[in-house]
Amino acid sequence: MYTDKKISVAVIKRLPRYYRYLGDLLDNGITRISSNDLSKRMHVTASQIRQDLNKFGCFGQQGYGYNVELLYEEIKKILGLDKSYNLVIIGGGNLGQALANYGNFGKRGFNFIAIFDRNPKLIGLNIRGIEILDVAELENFLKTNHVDIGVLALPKDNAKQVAPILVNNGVKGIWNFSHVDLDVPDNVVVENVHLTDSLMQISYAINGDIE
Amino acid sequence: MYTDKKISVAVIKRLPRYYRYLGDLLDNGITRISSNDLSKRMHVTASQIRQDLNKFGCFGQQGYGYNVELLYEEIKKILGLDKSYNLVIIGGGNLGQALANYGNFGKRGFNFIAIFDRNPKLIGLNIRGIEILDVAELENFLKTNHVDIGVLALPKDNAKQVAPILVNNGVKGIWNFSHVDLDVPDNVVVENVHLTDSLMQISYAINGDIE
DNA sequence: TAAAATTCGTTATTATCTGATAAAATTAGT
DNA sequence: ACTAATTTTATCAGATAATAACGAATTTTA
Repeated sequence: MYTDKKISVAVIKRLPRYYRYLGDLLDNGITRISSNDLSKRMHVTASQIRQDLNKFGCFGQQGYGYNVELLYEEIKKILGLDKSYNLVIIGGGNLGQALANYGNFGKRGFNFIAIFDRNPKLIGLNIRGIEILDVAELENFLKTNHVDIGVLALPKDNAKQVAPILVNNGVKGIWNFSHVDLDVPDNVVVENVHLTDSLMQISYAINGDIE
Repeated sequence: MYTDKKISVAVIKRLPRYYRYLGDLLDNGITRISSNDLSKRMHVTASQIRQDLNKFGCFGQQGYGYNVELLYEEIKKILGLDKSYNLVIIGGGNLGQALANYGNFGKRGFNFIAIFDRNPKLIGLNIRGIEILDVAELENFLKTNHVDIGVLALPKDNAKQVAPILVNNGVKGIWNFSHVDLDVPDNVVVENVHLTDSLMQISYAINGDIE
């Protein structure tokens, strides 16, 4: 039986990967899978898979394994992917436009409904049917539209200014591409994507192997 | 005294953040800092800072703390940021172009020297002085140019095809934006940036707080 | 139908990571 | 020069996470 105790971040970070592999299995018409079989595909221990999944419920069956479709749907629910979300991008530069242009987020239920920038040359530009608006209108937009997640794709100083506006107007999640740590209340989630940091990890590893 | 034992990934992941904070201190003209002071700024424990840094050497001084500039330079060296790297981007779509356009990587020594795509409409396009080349030329390019890091910004099936070409031609690091796990030899580093995964973590957290 | 093989859920063990503390070294004030 | 305050280094204890082991339930096979 599973308990309701706190789930660690490490487990949560693994869920999307399980979800992806299960999706691939579904695509290949595989209807059942054992933790052992899955562990070989994913290069993790079977024990970890069983323990991770067991945190959320007893989805498997002894002697059988896991029903792929059932497990896929369960993880989808756990991750909140059975719902859809409205996102606004702040920063209409290269990255902001690239994110808006990438169609796969929409397929998963993450819908970009607006982009904001302060650069007059960008304002009015149309990205995938979404017009870039003046960032001065952001607060008003948040008050009149339901926005779940704010995407910060702008220089760090600006990101620090914009974050409170998002937080104070009901945004519950921030996807932060700016190279700065944001200080927000506990009930707001910040997910950092510090691209420079991950590049640095590569350079560390490259050199470490050589030495 | 510090030992040469294996450094854990958890520590490495924290280094870029230390580096960033030290850079900010330098910019503000702060020349010395204690682990205690830094811990308050970074919202981590002083103990962790000291232990992390101590893995690489004794950079601090009892009664004084750490010399900001010295520590900054040390971490720079540890991360391999005192060298520069040549990168090629495979995938000239929105993301590939956005990465190439973002100037800050170059400042850190990460130089994009080529972009490849198989789409004839993109080939020949000029991004920040770098022409998009036909991906068919990739292998030849790798043989005649020194490339440290390959950036995969293309659909997952294509990424799986391209990865071996990079590996077999001396590329030591792969920055993988494709939503797939790559199978490469141990001496090649893969750093995954699975954007969808991090979005899913936000949706999980948003819902968790509500329930 | 019954025995053998699977495979999960759970408990136990091991490993790792984090936080706290004592000892040593340095600085700063008097 | 001497003392008090500071702060690192090194060590140790506690917490957390990952792996392994095992009993119970189910399926498969003969």
